[in-house]
Amino acid sequence: MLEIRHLKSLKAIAETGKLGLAAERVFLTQSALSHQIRALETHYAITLFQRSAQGLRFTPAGQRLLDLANELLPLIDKAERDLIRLKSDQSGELRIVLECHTCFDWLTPVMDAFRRAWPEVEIDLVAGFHSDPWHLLHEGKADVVIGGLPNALSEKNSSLNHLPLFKFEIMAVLPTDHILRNKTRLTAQDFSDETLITYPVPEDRIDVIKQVLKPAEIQFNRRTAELTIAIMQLVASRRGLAALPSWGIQSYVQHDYVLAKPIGAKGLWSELYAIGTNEMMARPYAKDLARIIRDVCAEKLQGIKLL
Amino acid sequence: MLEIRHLKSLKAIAETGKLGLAAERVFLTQSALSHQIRALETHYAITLFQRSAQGLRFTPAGQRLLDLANELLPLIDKAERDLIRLKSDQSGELRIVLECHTCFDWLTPVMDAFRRAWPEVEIDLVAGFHSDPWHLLHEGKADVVIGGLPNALSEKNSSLNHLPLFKFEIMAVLPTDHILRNKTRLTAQDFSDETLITYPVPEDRIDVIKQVLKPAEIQFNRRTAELTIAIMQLVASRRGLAALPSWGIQSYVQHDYVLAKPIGAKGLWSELYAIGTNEMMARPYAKDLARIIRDVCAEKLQGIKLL
DNA sequence: GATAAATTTGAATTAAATTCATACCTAAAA
DNA sequence: TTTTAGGTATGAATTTAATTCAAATTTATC
Repeated sequence: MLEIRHLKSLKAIAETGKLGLAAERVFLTQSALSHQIRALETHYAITLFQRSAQGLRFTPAGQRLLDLANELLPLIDKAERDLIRLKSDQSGELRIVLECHTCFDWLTPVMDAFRRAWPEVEIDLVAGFHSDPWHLLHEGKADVVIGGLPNALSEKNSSLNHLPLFKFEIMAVLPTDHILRNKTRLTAQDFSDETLITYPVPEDRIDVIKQVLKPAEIQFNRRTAELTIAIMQLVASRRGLAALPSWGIQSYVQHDYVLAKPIGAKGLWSELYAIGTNEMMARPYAKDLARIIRDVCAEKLQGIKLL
Repeated sequence: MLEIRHLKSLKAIAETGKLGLAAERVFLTQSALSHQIRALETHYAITLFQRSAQGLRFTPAGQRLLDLANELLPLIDKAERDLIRLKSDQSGELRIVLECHTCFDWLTPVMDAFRRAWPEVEIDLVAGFHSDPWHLLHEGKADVVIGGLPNALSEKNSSLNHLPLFKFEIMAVLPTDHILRNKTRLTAQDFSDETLITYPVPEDRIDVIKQVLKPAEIQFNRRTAELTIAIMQLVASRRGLAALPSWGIQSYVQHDYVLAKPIGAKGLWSELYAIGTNEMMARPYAKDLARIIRDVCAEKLQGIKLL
């Protein structure tokens, strides 16, 4: 009766807190998940969740099954990787380039998990800043870029392949006493004559400029800082605004150090992919890197949507 | 894709060595199991078994999934027991009487497993020999009898309930140099004027006498011994024949200490149940005792059939 | 009281697992 | 050899189970 699919659903519910979001994550409708967990509850004749308009809360029984899921699912992953390994000896190297600065936040746990899963693969970060990271793939200086899709990839002649990771919202960050502190969301105009604090990368690599400010022809100043914490300090001390991934600023917002607001009517969303040559992306361990990123980020980062 | 049901199937295949027998154990047809494992092999694109006319042999990949099964299934059992426990505090006692002498062989691991699963239940063996063990249930001196069904249980007015365990074959045991050593199977007549060596229990509790020798009105002598090893020694030194469960004598047969032959055309089969009052058998831990016996015996005893 | 954001429900649908009936394979016995 | 027994494989039909669809409900909030 209990199946692994149920355990995966439980994990997704735990990570999202909501049936609807969890359903997306396991590629089902919200209704299907509702039926699924109801069937479990009926089978064991015990309540697994407290339902409310805010989502689901695990009861002790639900928690017990969730514990089981957290115990079993990693073992299953490990076994499945071993099966791949049994098919042929898998070894190689994997040099990663990050397009986006903030991604360092979660890359460490990802690399730890990867090393555990593929001890025979040498995984490394390509150091330094690169204006065109995708180019490194063709030059043979890197194996995987983690970032958005390069324009070249849309062309058919490209020899690059990509695996979807997740999308996330880029939020405007402002000081707690900013004039606009009571607005629900910011528009392009709200940035007029403000100072935008960014990482030190070219304008065409900063989504809020490329997709919001440039199209609306907004005048603004710019100032850079290397580290997220430095950007936060500048914003908090009213030197300007920033636009950063929601998960990168979460802890600062929670402690009321700064405010975060969606940008534009639908919010500003950015997509992340693992990109590499066709040859590289066909390898099991490259596919698995994408999988590990999705898994780790789904667990650690709030508010992302898996692609 | 991989589901717990697959792991249960793998375990059954490992225990039986044959698809057909494994299928019975998981309540499927042989065809269903064949489809099931074929689907797994297709999914992982790897061979899990070497097929032959003797059954299935695990490949390294199959073995890896079997290892996973052996790792996961006990954890699942534990979680499911915890769910039962969460529904209401479960405690009590469970005094077991064995109808059959040989059952001591597997009762120790069963009781160990039970104590691990239900630490708050006091499980005990009722000592001594009892001519009518089922009577102890009504007297409140025992909670569960492990043995055959008493005649009284077929009557409707009985307040006893029973849970099926397994059936097993009772084999004739003879010295390696016995005249009949080349027969494939023994008949009632073959026991004529032989000495039958048994445990010291009444004739009507010995299946081979009750079901084979008495109906055929065979004349035979009888001699008793307390321990299986003693019976084996007597048989090996040509003092007589015995009739014992196939699993009880397996190691002696393997070492060519004695010979074992089926009795009668279809063999002599005996069924084992866990019997207790309705009230007792409704308790989760009593049901679970039956389950644990089935599990442990399915794993440890060759040639049994779960009921 | 309307609205929004959740979950639930039951019937209809779709997909998946299982069975049935038979074919196939292989080792051992006649 | 040929046959038989004991095993597995296969494909179509069937059954069962999971999933979706389209409301209905619930509950907090403005």
